[in-house]
Amino acid sequence: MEPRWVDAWRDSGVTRGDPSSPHAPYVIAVPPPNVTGALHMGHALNGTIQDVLIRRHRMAGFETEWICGTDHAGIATQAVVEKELATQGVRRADLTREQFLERVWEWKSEYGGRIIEQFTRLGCTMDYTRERFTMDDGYAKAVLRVFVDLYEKGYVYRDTYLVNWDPGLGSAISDLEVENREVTDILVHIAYPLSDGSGEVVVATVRAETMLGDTAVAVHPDDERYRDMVGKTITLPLSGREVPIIGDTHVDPAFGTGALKVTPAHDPNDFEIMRGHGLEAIQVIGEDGRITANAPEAYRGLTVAEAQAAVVADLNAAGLIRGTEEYLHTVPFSHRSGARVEPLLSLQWFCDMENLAAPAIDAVADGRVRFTPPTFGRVYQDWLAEIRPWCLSRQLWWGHQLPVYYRGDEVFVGMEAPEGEGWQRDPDVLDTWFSSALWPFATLGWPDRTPELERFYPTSVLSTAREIIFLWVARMVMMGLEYMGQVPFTDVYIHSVVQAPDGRRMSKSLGTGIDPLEVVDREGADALRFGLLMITSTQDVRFSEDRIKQGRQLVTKLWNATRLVVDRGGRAGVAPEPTTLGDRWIASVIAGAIEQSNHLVEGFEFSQFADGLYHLIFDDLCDWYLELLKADLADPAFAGSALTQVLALAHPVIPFTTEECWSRLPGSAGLMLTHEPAHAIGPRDADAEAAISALREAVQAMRAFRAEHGISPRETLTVTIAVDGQSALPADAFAAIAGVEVGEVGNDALVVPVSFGRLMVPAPEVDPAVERARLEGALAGARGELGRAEKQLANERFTSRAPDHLVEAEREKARRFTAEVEEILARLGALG
RNA sequence: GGGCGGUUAGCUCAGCUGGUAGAGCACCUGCUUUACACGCAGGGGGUCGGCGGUUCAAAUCCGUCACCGCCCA
Repeated sequence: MEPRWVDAWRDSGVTRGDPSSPHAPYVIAVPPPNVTGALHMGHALNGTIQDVLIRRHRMAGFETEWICGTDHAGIATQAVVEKELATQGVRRADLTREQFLERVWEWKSEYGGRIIEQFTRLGCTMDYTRERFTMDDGYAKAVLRVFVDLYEKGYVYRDTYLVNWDPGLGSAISDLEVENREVTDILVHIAYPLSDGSGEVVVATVRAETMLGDTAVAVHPDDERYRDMVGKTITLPLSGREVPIIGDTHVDPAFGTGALKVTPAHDPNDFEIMRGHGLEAIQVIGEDGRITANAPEAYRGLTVAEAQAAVVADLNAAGLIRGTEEYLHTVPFSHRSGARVEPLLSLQWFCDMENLAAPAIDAVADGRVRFTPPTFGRVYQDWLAEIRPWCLSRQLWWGHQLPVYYRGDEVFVGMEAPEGEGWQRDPDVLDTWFSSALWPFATLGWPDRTPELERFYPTSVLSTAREIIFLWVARMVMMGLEYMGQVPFTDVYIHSVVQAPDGRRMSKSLGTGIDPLEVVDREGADALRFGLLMITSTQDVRFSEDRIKQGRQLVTKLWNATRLVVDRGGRAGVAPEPTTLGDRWIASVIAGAIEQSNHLVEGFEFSQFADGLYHLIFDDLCDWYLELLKADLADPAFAGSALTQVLALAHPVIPFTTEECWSRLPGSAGLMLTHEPAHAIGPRDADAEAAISALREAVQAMRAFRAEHGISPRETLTVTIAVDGQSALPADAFAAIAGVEVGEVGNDALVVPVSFGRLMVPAPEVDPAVERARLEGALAGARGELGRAEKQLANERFTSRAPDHLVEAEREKARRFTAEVEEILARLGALG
């Protein structure tokens, strides 16, 4: 049944937002999934959340637009295509760039629509007619234009700087693509002889081979051991260069020997020291991961590992190794290739972020962008406050090639190639995140002032995962402010990370992943959607098959409820006034549920919203209202109307089921999707709620009584109702649902206490011993309650300081349990 | 090292501005009640991580300790 509704929704046309609509817009730009990706549980949760928001707003009359599409994912896509080529025995290097890109586009046209297609199976009503891809012509133009503009503003520049070089990939990567992991290495202590022959300085390092590029030795200026050496030089073993000993307060005297070898070209800290002291940097490791010509001839061309072994061996032979020890420290690894990152001095394009970051920090500080949960706003601000220049260039073929041209020493940056002969375009491409930063407006046609852009920017909500705050959220805000002058979205909702049931990360490599589409096949999309919403929280959550099962049961229950209402003659499209008690009550409950839902969804409290629907359907609608209907105590026409509202309220969460139920209700017209939102079909009614509450209590008390005495539910009992004051208990409903006759019973009747009085039931044949035990249990309970109430009331500070209504409630309770204790004592006395 | 979050029933988790603890699953008992056994009804089960403090009253606020996560360096 699901594909049928997917088609019906798409064909309805309402998933395409109309920029000329007079209605207020409500817009979500999906965080663009990686084009090589497959739908995982995080996507499924996020898709559900966004669809709930979109459907609710669409029903409420907003002009909704859910922008969808994919990200070209430079590194991942290039890797996928290279892997595919490898199976045909082709390497990328065998092809020209143009040939390779052709293959990538072929791949994209075949597989690139997969993940968006998968979202449809979840029921997501994205605007598939406006699907965008970050490499589309129009989008690419926007990307290059921003690059050129930032260059002209002086933010983008080319510089030789220490970057995170990924040797596995052969490209620079950004700080955010680096993962620091703990590794045990061997710390080698090396003696550097002073040039004047007056002694030696011992340095400790795990990267002995980098000593070939040392340009200083640094010590703490206050370190007694080395104070006299500052200003002297040492003669670097193996290469024979003379390098200075400098004092720098960044050196930790307690670490190692307290003397630090400085290799600015291959270590971030050393690079900073270089800038502070005007040292030079000597690059001894190249982009190919081999020792460069700047090193002594013996080592040139060796890999890093080979060079390390050779250097240690040679130092050892020279008697300069002073010791080794194991050393646990954190080391950068590439998130992309898994390779150990090589900090490398490299000529790259950078973007200075400070001027872009400041307004983005303000936007959150002054509330133009609101994070939910709010704690992530601080995470965002802290990161932006310490932002560093962004390395934009990547040494890849797939991506937005830099609009930069060189001729000798000349550099030209522009949308079009420069006039004249001999210009060479920079082969590098832009970091993929550079293009996704423009997503909220480049998808709408920017830089053209399209009607879509005018109408749908800024978007309303960005719903995404925590790990995306830096990658997307912050950059989208910066770019949105810079190019649109307005924040790209007013709300950022950070959803839970869905972990495996055992609390580990869901990951393919660990074998802990659960495929959402497999769950859809097995349990249905609605069950998955409901289950995911139920587990959602402000914390990370564990995937739970039980919650999915709960969703499936909800769906089945609603389906059966619909059958009952139809059988009883319920119809859609009629909305009578509620006249019976049951109708007045369910109308009141629905009105309350709608109010509550609005409040919860506005606060992004999805699990409570789902939980409320579950209880509305199971407890209120099915357990009580439909039972009243079956007992002819509610109006079937009204039941149709009530069911319609429940379907409308639940539709955003379980769209397939609600469409199906709605379509089976006689008199229904159109799709639930295009339905008006759930609305009250009667007023809040305190009297009706009190009456049904009394009914529930009395019925439950009688059921418990039957269970206790082993009396079958089919055996009709005669019950006398004795109430305090005026009773809210509807006797007819009580009789029908509890299976009793209301009448007079004899003096030896048993008493079933309820909060508003007593129910008296003829004593069944009982074993006196069993009855005594039962009564003693009840007595202990009642005395316990009474004791607690009396203790509270005896506390003068409580009676004088607590709010009056609480004190009064306590008095009422004391009265009630006093009476109950007396009843039970009398009963025990009668038992003898 | 800095920051954030968690510790509540056997399990997974809710409990917003303080007023005698809830859900789902699991468990026990009874039901082929003509919408539903993917169901109905009844029931057992927690001194809310430890210690201190504020308050008439603390799972809830404050402090502190322990353990477990995550992020940043």
